[in-house]
Amino acid sequence: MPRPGKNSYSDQKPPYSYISLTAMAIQNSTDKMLPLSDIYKFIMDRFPYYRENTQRWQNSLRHNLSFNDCFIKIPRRPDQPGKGSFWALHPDCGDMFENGSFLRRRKRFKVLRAEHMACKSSPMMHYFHHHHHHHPGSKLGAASAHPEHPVAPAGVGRLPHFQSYGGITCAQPGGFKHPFAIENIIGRDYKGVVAGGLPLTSVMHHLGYPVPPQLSSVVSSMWPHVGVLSESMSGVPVPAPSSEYAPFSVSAKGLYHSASGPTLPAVPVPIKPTPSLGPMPGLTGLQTGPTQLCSLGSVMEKSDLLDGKGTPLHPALLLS
DNA sequence: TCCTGTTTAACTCCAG
DNA sequence: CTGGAGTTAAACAGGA
Repeated sequence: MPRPGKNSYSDQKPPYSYISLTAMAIQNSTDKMLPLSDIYKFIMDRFPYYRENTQRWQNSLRHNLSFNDCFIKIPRRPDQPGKGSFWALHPDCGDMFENGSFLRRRKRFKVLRAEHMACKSSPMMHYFHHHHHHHPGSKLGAASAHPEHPVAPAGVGRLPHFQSYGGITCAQPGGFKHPFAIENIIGRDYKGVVAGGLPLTSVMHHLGYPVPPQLSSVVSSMWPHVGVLSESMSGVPVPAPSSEYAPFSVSAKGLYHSASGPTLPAVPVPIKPTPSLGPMPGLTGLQTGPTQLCSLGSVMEKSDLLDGKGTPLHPALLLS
């Protein structure tokens, strides 16, 4: 409906929820984490719609960051000046938009505490063990905020209780990775992106490890509006894919990963995608396209996966 | 004082 | 229709 004309709907509300916008921003960053102000910047750079009423949507965005367990706060190291903490995606939140909609997730990602185990191996844990600044009130430490779950042992302070899902599973603590774990779907070469569901790049970089630049580009291909380069950081406003919001017209460029042939287009499906038919006609065997899109591998709802019943298959796997 | 975060609460909207 | 996800408003605390 929108006229391909000019600035037709460039100022229309993008088909993304604040959660997806935020995730997009974070994923696009080289270290997979951003301070609040940069998340704002990212969004404003690409979506004209959000250049107005900033007070309103930014408040909503902050609300989302605090309220949703899929976002975790990472304190700045003393050598990293600036305001506020960094925000990253919870290592286990996996693909929150597996259903293909960037507007509405199937289920909210919630962290259960069960902190112990499972987390030790994670670099993140290293980080926290070594740079643990106690921030009262922080999400991860104050799980008490969420009624559904009993209060955390509090011993961990603000630490992320990685792995713990609704008490159902302690999530791949050791070696087990459920069939839909990202790594299993994607292939090891991407473990950097979501290794074991871990946004390694963020922690790695944060900890001083070198972070392969290509990792970020891989991720960026998941989002139609995410440029491969983090311009928002460099101050150079991105000529945003000018308008056209993905669902309708997606410039094929960027949606495919040159690496190993065509893969699933990262097209945000407006409403309810039919698993049986791929978002992109003609694209079927994505088996190879280990790449990005699948990356949307879902790990999010353990309940969904374990709950036997529906036995939801990752949409990507259904493409046929 | 402004920014960052956290919470609560009341909406709207959509999938089941 | 209902429950849950997402949005918006708003109070409030702490820090730079």
